[in-house]
Amino acid sequence: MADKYKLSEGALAVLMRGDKIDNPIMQVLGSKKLATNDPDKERHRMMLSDGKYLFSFAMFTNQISNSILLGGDFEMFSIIKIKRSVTSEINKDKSADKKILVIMDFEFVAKGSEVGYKIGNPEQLPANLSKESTDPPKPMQTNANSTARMKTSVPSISGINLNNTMQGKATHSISTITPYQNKWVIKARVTNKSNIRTWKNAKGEGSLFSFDLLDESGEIRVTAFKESVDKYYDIIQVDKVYYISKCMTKMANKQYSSLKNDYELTLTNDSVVQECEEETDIPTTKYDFVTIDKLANMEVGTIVDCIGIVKQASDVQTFTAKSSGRELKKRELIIVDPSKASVSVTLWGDTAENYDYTLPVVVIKGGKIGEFGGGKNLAVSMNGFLKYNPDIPEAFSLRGWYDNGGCNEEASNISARSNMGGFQANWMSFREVKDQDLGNVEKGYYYQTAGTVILVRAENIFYKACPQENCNKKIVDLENGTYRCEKCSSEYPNFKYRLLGNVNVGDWSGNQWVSMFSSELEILLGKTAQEVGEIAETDNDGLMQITNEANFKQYTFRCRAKMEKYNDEARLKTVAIKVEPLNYKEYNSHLISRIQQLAS
DNA sequence: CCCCCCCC
Repeated sequence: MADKYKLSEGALAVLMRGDKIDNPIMQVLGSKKLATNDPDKERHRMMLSDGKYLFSFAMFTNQISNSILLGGDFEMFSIIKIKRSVTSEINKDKSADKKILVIMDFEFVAKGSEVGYKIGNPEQLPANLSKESTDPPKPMQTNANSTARMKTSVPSISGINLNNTMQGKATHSISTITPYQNKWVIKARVTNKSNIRTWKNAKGEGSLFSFDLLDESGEIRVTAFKESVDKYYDIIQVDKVYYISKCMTKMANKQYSSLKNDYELTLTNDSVVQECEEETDIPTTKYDFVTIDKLANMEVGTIVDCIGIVKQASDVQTFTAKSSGRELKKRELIIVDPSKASVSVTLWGDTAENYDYTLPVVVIKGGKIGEFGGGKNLAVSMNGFLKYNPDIPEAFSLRGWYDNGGCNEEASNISARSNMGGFQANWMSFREVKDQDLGNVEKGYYYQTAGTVILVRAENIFYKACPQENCNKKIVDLENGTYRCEKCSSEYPNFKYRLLGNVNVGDWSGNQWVSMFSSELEILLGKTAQEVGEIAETDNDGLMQITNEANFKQYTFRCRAKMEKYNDEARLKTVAIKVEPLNYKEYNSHLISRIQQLAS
């Protein structure tokens, strides 16, 4: 019975010395709720046992505390496997060298009620954590990866003179940075650097810039405010590697950053930044390139990396955004790649202004897929960046392809506006098309809307048409058993029924009379034109029944709207060129992006 | 402590 649960004897000593140990197993021997006024910040201090030692200052991070409280799982004698933890010094009172253990990730090995007793006879963990006095009798497994390098650096960090001896020193991985432990030095490459921005709001004003750091373990954003901007803006350069320490750590707002890290750093007066001038193994930006042809079938809003040759570049255009009144600057590139597809890339702001024509290979990191008029495009926005002729194999091979004939290959432009029938068109509403006078263009305006059939006008819903397959001209009944088609200049013994009618369709914005032909009315009525025609000729009640049954069903209506003159009066004529079942997934993603636009 | 990420 006593052997059923095996604790990692001596592991507490290893952890509290600042060293790493893989997934130690501990028993919880007590907990105490910490005083707080804020129920959201409720935390518990716990006593842990590794079977050999006891330690009374262990805590869970807020998120874990909350989930335990909500789940009601937490019990005395529980056995847990600690998957991720850090030690932290409580420095408020400099004389008290008190350390706590913050548990960031764990899993239950056994619940307290199943265990029901204290395992072993653990003693208080001694204050002196020298290796000899505390090491477990059996060798403990340590991490073999980069975190193992932290072993020597943790206890010695405070003694390092960052100004001249950082070279070659062991450093921490970005992935180990948390708000609970501030004594780290990271060595990381700058992959992206913003311009200096200024702000002014109710709380004050100031300037800031930010940059992104990368090492083999992960990435993190660093922001500098005000004085730090002057101090660091010129020092920080993209692609260079720096030793950085003593920053403030805070939660990252995922809304504004796509970096894979829960935290962000802020440079303070105490921060130390030193360029690493030696050769390093710190990785350079990783790209996950998507070929241009693939972009055509990817969802709007997806963030991708792309590499291509610039075939065309527009001048910078300046205009005022209708929605915000903000002055915007943009430039459009068209890039191609060996997938024989080209895409329009929109550069905004400074990226647009600073674009360099002379360099043909561009890499887009973190481009956002957009859509216009049925074609896809890429936008390089705040979180992404553009790079010219980067020193990566993909760039050389692309250049090779282009110079060896690729420049002459025809590429299909996935940004081409294709909002004709059968292709994806812009989502619009009847009301917006009217209010924005979108039909006032020569070719008509193509759009789609999710609509509900309100009324199918039954009068004159059919006509007798030329029986020729590709001729739908109304025939003239010669009343002698033959029918004449003026268009074909022929007479036939037969005819075919065709449908042509007006349907009142409602969408969220209002309703609209929409003209439809056979192919669309057949879908709405669930009958062929021939069936409808035959019923309509003999059985008016039957026709009414068919048209009534079409009501209140929902479809995607692809429409063409065009202003036309009727007796000197301008009227918006709307024709449905395609009716199909509403694709809820696609429509929802449109609605979500629309809500996001409204919310921002 | 910012947080605009857009246009036809």
